[in-house]
Amino acid sequence: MSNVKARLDLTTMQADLRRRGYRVTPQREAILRVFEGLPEGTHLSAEALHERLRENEHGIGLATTYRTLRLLVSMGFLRELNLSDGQRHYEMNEAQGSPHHHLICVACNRAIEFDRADLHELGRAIAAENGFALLDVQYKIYGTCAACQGQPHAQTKPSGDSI
Amino acid sequence: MSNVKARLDLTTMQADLRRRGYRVTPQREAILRVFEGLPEGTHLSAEALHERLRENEHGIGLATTYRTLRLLVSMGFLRELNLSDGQRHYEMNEAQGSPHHHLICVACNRAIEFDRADLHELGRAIAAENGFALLDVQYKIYGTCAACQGQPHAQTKPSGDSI
DNA sequence: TCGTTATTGGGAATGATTATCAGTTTCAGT
DNA sequence: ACTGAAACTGATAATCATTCCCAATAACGA
Repeated sequence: MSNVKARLDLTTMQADLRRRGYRVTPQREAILRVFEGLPEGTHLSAEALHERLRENEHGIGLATTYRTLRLLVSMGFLRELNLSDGQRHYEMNEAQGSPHHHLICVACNRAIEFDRADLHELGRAIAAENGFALLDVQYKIYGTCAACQGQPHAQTKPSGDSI
Repeated sequence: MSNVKARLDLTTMQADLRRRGYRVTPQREAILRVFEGLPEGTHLSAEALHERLRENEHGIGLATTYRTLRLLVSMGFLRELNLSDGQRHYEMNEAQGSPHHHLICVACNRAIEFDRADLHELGRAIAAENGFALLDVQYKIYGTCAACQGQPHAQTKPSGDSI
């Protein structure tokens, strides 16, 4: 319940994998290492990760890349983000802390990140109440940024007042 | 700022469309009418909507269905949900009230809905601070439900303690 | 060390969504 | 009401992310 942002380390994640009957393969390690080395707030698409793996070390198959991402998300090691461009992005899950959240412009697709520890606490509480093992909490605000509101055919606020 | 869940009515939405230079077509009206008639908490995929339109009235093209959904979301009339099955779902946006949020099991894909007006208020405030015209606020908690935690190879909590 | 069983990788397959474009319709301005 | 410019529609083709298939390989408990 500390407020520190702590990432799981590689050793812990390997142990977790084995504990659940999964195997620790060089591919899985390589992928985890890439995410460990990523600066905070950076996220990768499956394609981007695949590309990076090709450069840095072994060539890992695209199918394996997708499979592994899905596995690592289900383990709670990574979080999966849908930032309204049609592809999924992944980043380390700040398991012990509180992950950041997003304010997203639907016109230009730009995303502003912000922290709100209370949102994570709330999610933890609601998950517990419902007997869920928590994996991730995501809070997203969608709208049109100042720059995009001027465009022709751009989104401005609908006539309902208070939105 | 009332707490009432009020939907925009058809006339208002038509006026909004025209105001922004879009045209009011029978197809757009038909789609809005389908969503108006949907019970609260129900959401439709693009395919499902297309199917329903085929039955109820005119046959509307699939391309038009997709195009219109995108437009209506950008207008703030509909909200788009990604409930972690690979397709987008749509429902009326409770613009003046506070839309519901989701607790999602990543294993069985079941979603539990709940209301939290404060989450919507917070989103409104953050959007305003950043000069965004608000369209939607979504709060999602991902985890594994009680039933799915027992499965072989199922997700249990990772070794980090407090998650 | 060995055998069982999960995992990998390449390519084919899928499935949702978007692009194309000719024909049609809306609607602002007469 | 009429008309023309511009937006919209719909059928089909195309795209693109993701998953499936399956034979070959590798992890790891006994």
